[in-house]
Amino acid sequence: MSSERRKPYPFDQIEPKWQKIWDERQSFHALNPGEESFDSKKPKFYVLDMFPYPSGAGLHVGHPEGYTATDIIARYKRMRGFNVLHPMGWDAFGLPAEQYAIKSGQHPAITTRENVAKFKSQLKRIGFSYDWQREINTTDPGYYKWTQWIFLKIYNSWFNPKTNKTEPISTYLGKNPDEVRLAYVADVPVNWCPELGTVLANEEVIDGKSEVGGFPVVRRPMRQWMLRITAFAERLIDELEGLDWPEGIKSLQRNWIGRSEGAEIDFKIDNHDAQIRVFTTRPDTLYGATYMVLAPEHSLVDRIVTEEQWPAVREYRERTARKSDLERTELAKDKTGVFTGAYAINPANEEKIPIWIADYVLLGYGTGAIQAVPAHDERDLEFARKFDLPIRQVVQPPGDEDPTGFVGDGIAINSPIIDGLPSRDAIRKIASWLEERELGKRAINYKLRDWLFSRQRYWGEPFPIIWEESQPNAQHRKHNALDEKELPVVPPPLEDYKPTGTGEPPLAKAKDWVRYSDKATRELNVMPQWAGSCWYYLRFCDPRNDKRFVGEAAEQYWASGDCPGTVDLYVGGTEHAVLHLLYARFWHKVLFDLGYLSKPEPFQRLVNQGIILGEDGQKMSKSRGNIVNPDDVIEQYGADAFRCYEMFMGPLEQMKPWSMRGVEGVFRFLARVWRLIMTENQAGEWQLSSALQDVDPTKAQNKVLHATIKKVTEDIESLSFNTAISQMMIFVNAFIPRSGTETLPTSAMRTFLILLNPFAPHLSSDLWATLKSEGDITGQTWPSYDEKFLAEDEVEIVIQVNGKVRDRLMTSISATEEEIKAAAQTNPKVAELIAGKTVRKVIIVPKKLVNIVAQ
RNA sequence: GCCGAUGUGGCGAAAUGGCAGACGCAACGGACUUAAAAUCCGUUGGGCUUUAAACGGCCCGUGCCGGUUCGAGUCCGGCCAUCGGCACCA
Repeated sequence: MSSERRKPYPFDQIEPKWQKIWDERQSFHALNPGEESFDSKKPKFYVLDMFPYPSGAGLHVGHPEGYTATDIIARYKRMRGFNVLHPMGWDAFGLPAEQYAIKSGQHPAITTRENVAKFKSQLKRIGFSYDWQREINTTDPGYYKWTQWIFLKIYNSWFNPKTNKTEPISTYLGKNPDEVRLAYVADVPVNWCPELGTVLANEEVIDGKSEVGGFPVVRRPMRQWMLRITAFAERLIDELEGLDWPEGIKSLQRNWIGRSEGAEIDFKIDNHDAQIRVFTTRPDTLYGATYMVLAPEHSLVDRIVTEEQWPAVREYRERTARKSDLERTELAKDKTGVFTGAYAINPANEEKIPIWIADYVLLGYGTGAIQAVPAHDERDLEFARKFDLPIRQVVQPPGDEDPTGFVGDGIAINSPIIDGLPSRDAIRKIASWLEERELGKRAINYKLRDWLFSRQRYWGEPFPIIWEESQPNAQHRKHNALDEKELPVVPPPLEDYKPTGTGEPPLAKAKDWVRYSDKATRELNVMPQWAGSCWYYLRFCDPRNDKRFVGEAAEQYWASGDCPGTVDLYVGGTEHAVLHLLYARFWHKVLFDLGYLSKPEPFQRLVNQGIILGEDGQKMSKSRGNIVNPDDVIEQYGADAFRCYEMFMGPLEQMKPWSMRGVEGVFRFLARVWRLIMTENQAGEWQLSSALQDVDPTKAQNKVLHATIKKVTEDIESLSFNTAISQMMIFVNAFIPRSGTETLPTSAMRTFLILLNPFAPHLSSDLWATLKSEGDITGQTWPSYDEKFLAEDEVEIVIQVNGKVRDRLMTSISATEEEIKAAAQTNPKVAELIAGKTVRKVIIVPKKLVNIVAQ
């Protein structure tokens, strides 16, 4: 008949069968407060995956790594009596669908629908226990209506520094609320990517290239929507404290936000009534400031440059403006700059110091101006040496180090006000001195920039904003928010999705749509891809609510518990460390401050799964031809083997290479589980093994069983899935009958199947049913172990002499230290080794070892 | 340069300061088979040594150097390497 090898166990039949049953019974649907048979006494557990962008390529093996981990937790927690929220959805706005639309003319909504269908069927084939009734899609008007609604909340809010909180814009008493809105329009130099025809956020630019596609990015001033995330810088750092996140991710965020403490100091400009404010972390080096530098784009430059210096300054500014970010960093080694002809007065000693412009000073950081202290700053030193500017030491290093170029803490010198003080004290004293004279003040600065929130693309959420035309000057038109009743703002149909290339958004082509009324037109930009993922975890709590972005009772229930975060466990890749994870925290805090949420943070515990490499140990890529397709693996070994292998490979968070041989090993383990319970009869049909009996487990069997319950339980709790599987392998190896007369206690097998269920749900469900067990395995209670079965009568004790293992000894569990000591010393090998020596000390570790120290 | 992670057999890995290498892969040997596959059993860190053979015995071994300790893969100090992030941030 068929030449195809018979499968060691019929996963190809049982897997689709159980997937269908779970679907029909809606086995994994989580109930919300208010729903019939909702049990308010059950504690909740919210376990979430980073939802995928449904690309045309389908799932790769990296996706199911995290998804399997969370699925194991979800199934385990259900068996432990939790009401588990374990949802899945689609982050479907974004560039690839739009790029495809440009090429094919097919509407992105169609591509998205097809890709979602593919992803969904692939996920179902792996047997994940998602509550599919809660499926969401960021491109669904019923979803992005609320993304737009949240934008309106942000637009209509401001950050009150007095309360350190977001407040409705109505509480702002200043003249122009547009100056403080959390969403505002600004004409700023932005990252413009000509290839993609759009601007990008700082976070989306890597080494001067776009994160998507790797195209060059240039600086260009444009009028754009910004979100005032910088107002939250302090809270975004401080509130990381209460979160259970990997230290690496926390420090990545702290680093990105980049808090530094120092002072702002005002320098008068000679012969002008203007002054230059600088930010420095080392006000104690003020006496060492021998020149100043302004960023080339600094607004004061126009006012202070002397006539003879103008040509050089103009030429330098033009050259800098043309440089892309990439060029600016690549040329970083070589300092460039031009003298403005103007001088500033050092407030500490009234000295006249020259003012330069140079591109190593960035407009975007601090005040865009610095006091240059070449003796104690590497960059200033390099610049001073190149342009022959004076270098004055003001910090004495503690050792005999060269003071020139010393950037650490030492003792202040050549600084009358603070001479002799250690740097830290000197900083404090000079800061007070400046404050008393109103020459400066203590200040904190952040690297974090406001979030550039608009994109010149088609496939994104339109802004719920219109522009009034009453103003004659287009530059001064006024923006207004639409009323929430007008949401969702649906993008217009377009024939041509191509970016215009000029920076004008493609939505401009839809003339009818753009025209909002006789007096107003619509905002043409769309939101960036991150918008939808900033709050999707909230929508999962109540995904079909059309009155509110999330119902109050639902939000309160799924956010309950006494930690600061809403989601209990969040698993995904590190690539979102500073993008999604920072943006989502920001939005969450805005909504929290406004009273819509019960917790200040979105994600309590974060775990990053490691990257899966190809069999060759290299990153998987098309060009290397080392991509593993999950569909192929499932076809050959089944979903359970696929799941178990992904977990058995090694620790979840570690990077690790794929191995088809490894999959086979895990597959063999599952086949052994099957054959433990099933045997093949003469006709080649599977039937219940006759070894299974309703008998009590033997002492040895009970010991292995309870050790397995203990280990698997503890390992799931600590996400050590690889060692949990090892222990289940040990269980199977111990229970395989070695002779025809051995029996298998059915009760022990049932318990084992429950332990296996989160890992291999199909196989365990099927064998559970075959054993004619009561109910569905997914509804069972997680077993607990009994210490009494783990206890032994006798233990092996290791005998060491001077720390080296020399022999082993069986002792009764109740043996006293004296007995053990005596037994060890009379041991013939020990006696031989310590002959002629003095026993100095005997260390006894109960039930483990005895160490005899002899000399 | 700064921050973070990692370094253990041929490979993936395991080990509350207490027998390094559990579990799996690969390899080798064997059983079953006409044969192969599948399955099952056994061996498997390196070196030296006893012996007819076997059992056994000894030494070395967790990136490198040092320290703490009766005892270190694990703790401390200093290096090296790899990976990831940030990087003219004043």
